Amino acid sequence: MKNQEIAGIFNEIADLLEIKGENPFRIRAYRRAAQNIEGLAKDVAGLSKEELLEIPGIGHDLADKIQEYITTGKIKSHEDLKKEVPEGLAALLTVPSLGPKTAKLLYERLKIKDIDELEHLAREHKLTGLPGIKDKTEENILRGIEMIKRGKERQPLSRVLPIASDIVTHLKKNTHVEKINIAGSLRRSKDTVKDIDILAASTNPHDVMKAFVHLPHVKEVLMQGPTKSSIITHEGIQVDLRVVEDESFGAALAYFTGSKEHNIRLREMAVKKGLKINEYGIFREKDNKKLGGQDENDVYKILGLPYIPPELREDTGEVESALKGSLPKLIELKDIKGDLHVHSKQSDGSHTFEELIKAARDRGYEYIAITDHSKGLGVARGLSEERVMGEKKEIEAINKKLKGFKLIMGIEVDIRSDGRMDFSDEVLEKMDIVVASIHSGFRQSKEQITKRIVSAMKNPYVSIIAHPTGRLIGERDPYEIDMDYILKIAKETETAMEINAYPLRLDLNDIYAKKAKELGIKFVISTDTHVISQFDYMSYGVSIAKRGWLEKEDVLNTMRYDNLIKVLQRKRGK
DNA sequence: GCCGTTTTCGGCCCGACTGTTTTCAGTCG
Repeated sequence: MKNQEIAGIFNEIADLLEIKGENPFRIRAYRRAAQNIEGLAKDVAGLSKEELLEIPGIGHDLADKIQEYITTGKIKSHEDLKKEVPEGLAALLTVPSLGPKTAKLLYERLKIKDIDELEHLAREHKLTGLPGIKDKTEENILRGIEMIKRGKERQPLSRVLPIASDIVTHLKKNTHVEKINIAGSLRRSKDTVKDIDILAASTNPHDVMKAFVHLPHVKEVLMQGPTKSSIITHEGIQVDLRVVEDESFGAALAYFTGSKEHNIRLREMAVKKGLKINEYGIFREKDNKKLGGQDENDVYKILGLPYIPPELREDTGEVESALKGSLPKLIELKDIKGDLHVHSKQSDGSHTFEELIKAARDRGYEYIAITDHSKGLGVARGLSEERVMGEKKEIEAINKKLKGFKLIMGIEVDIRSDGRMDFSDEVLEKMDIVVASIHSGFRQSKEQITKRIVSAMKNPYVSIIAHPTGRLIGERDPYEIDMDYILKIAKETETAMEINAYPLRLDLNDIYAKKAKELGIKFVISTDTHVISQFDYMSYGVSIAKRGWLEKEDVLNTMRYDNLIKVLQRKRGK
């Protein structure tokens, strides 16, 4: 599947054009095309030109470029651009506060080609004196470089959300704050976020700003205006606060939640209908009459659209879906009836079955699956065949005493580095649920790892592939796999894909979840709980599922126990 | 570079804040 490669090239072209100071709309066209190709479930390599033209944001020119890449492995205009713009220059754009205009200036006047040179010259105060650059600009550039070096550009959702909630709690105590809400990518539940956006309604923005920049969380004030301020917390996370009047709160919430691309689509639609949308409301163009804006839904209603949930607002088809009236009815946390990936004290978990059962029942669950590690995972006290059978007997005995709750006997079987399962089929057959996953050989080739997962999916007893990319956000990159091929086999073999709700995992990610759903693949959302409090990670998994457009029907652990077991084991009959 | 319920050419979302200017360009979201 070439989609990712082509999307990457289009994004690179956009970067290069940006540095050249090209028409910004042309740049936007490349970025939009890249995003749409990346999210496409079908392989562009198999599409005719006519079919390519049906993809939003793809016209004749880009369709030709896609076909050029498929036949020749290159795009000539891209190769030419790369020769024109030195390698590394595009990296300058990653420095906050440094945009294409400045990057171009720095290259033309000082021959700066990468971030190292930039930092060196900024420290020597060699930038000062260029048109429009004085010591403040120099300071901002150095600060931007620092931020990149600390690697804090994107933080896991789970690390940022508690900080955001705490700031909101603090600001709520301010008597001038009438309403307050988290916005931005945090409200859209992206798996990682760059900063925290908060929106407040107040008739006295000045005092709210003052309170904000004096919060105990504040390490540094980046900017402070009458209605918008930015600070850096002690954790190194940027927080932007915007204040509007109550009558504009809904429009501002829509604007501040984004995504940028989604907002552009809405505003384009508005223009065509003779309307104008900004953060103050939705207006009639001819006489500037305000039609709405206090409630977020005003914006959608006046455009003739149903309300679009924040998790979908990425301009990846949600507007088209809304127009057709075919938006998904997204899964909710309350739809989850149990957790299918839980570790007990028997392997590397911390709790007994009884403790886990109580915690699960407290959360309203009807079942959980005990999926301890298999013998190959020595570090995690993986279970031998004998110990697994012992566990099974124990669980059977417990189930006899339980009413209205089921403990499901399962195993998280390790997929060995040669692709074999860590247990024989004779053992796996005795399990009610088999979750297979990779814990070793992360550095094998893409072909090898893909093959391992495929062989697990072809095993009739494997119901679920757990944390399918092995990533740990900010700590470990995903291993190389051909996910498009894996999804194809998952469909063929009726193997479910796990969305692992552990906050640093969150894989399958949203983009592949959406693709998998389009292919008709089923999912489970599981927490991989080792300690009871981790059951609460379920909400993160559900957020990712929402971003993947998943509905209750797509997720197996929304089913009642009896049906669930049948579906999990239907591979076995084949 | 895309796109069309007024358009196949001429538009393309909209505003806040900063730093450097002396009215605005650049950057960001």
